[in-house]
Amino acid sequence: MHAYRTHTCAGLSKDDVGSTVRLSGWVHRVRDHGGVLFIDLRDHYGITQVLCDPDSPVFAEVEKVRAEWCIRIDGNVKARDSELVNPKIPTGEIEVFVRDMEVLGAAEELPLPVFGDQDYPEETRLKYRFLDLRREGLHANMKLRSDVVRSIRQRMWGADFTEYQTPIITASSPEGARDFLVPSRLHPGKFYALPQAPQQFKQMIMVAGFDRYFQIAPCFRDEDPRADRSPTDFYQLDLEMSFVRQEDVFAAIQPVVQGVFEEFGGGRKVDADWPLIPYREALLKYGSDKPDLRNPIEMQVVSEHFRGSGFAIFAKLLEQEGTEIRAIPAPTGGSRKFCDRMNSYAQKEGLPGMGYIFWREGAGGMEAAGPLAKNIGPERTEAIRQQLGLGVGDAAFFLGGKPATFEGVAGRARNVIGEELGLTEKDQFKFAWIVDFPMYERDDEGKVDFSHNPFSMPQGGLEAFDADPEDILGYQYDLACNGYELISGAIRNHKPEIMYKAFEIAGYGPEEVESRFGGMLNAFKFGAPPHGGCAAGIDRIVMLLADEQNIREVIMFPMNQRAEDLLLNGPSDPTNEQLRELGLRVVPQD
RNA sequence: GCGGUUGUAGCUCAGAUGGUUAGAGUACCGGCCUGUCACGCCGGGGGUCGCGGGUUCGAGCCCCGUCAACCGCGCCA
Repeated sequence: MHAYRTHTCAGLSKDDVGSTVRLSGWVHRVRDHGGVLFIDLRDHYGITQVLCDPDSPVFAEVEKVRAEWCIRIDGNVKARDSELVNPKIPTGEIEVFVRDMEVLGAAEELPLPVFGDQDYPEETRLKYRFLDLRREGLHANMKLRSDVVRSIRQRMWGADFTEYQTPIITASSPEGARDFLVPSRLHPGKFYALPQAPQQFKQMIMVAGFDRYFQIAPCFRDEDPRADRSPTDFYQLDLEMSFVRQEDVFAAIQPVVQGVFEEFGGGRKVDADWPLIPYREALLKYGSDKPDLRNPIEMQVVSEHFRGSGFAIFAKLLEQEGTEIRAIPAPTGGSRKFCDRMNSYAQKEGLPGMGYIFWREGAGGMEAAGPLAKNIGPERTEAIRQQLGLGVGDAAFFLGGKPATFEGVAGRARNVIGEELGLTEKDQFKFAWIVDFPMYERDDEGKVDFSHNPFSMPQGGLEAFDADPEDILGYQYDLACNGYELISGAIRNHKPEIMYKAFEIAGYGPEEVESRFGGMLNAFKFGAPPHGGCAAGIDRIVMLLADEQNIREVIMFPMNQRAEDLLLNGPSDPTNEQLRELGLRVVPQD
């Protein structure tokens, strides 16, 4: 007989009744009735009820086991009487009478119960991740993740992509985020970097003639985390294709992503229509470049209704250059209570407030309420109502100023409004390609810099650079799904002369371009093919499929909010010996 | 770096307006129980109320500071 098991804890059925079996697993739950004692024995595959009474030679030992002990039992498979069948578990028709038991690993009092589905603090969960991972939800998420990755690989192979590995210890490739640096022992004072993405390597793979590359690649970025953003590292489905235009990349990746969502979406609707939305339109209508399209609300510009109106705040604002007033329509949101709540939401988010109008049934028919309506008068109010297509019981919120100052809050308010009013549809995935990203943006001092990574091909080729930098668009695109950015990609700039020009506009001279991107630039001088691709966030895909709000729920061993590994205690102090070898000295912080 | 929320038993939480010895569930320990599947019943141990200072006759509760965790902003595909 095998040392540990003849079956898994999901492996026994009525067909096995009468046989002698061996099971190993964890004590999920003990029910001790004195004369008879039940244990739910759990392993990766399932749960089997085993039982013991004084007829068993090991009854006294079995009475001592506690939750989460790891044990091995030998016993006889018995059928349960019909009234004792447990329909909640697949093995509920049988049970195993214990004849022998071995404690493989006892457990101390648990800092984190495995049984049950109660929530526990992150800190405890991360410190005892191995226990948390035994729990049903996390355990299932990890299995889902593995299945998703396998499915992605199969779909990519099926589409004639081939997987290649690229280096992890490599050179710094400034793409916007902060690098993780790795000191070099052989070159004291110099540093490697962990790749923020395999960006330059995959472009070289195209120059090398491999045509359709992909990789499930770890990416490293030293930036602060968010609920949907892991600090330190995360995984991407990275892909690149030669001789393609934007639509070819879309056509290649859509079946993969859509297929994965259909396969693992658990019956939730997966939208097959992926519209293309220009970046500026997305910001205008949704206040975000990763809009949640399950939410039907679309914002509109309503500046004209406020120009010269009795609402002095907006009327004055509009006299300044580059300002406008935008409305967030809120169908069914027409109550003072709701409007006030949203107004204080905007204040909490750092805006002076959010004006509103709502329409209700009055004595003489429909009437508009709210301070704004009074200030601008009935005609303008009615014109706004008609433009927004609203009626009795509806509301609209108004934000003004330079769009950049309120767009983000407007977008978040749109989310909250859609959620609170129940307008955002559940149980479905809605996708959209956000296209035509600007190549450059100006900071507060007016300095021009790349708004995304600098590898995208500007639309219009060299002539495009005659325009104002902020008006130059790139063949750069994102896939938004339910308010998350799932994919980011571009048609790359493979022409050295355009690269020099593109960098020049952002203030980088030829020497700097050559020193920072010399490797790739050099490759482009030897017959570079036009190419493009994208990268899909594996963690976020799994997060959406698992219906989780936090990315840590789909990562086996995540860091905490401060990028600390509570399980193995990273980061840690180096030894003096290590520092000496590397030629480093640590400068104490304050 | 900034803002919000939270911090009480191993774990999850309750502790109006400041008032005697800080409670419950669960876990743990002991006892009872032969059909449970969140088994049940009886008993027990377990607390620097995050930490420091202050106000007060008296602080888990009020004030100041500080630390930590999470969420968001900045940052970041």
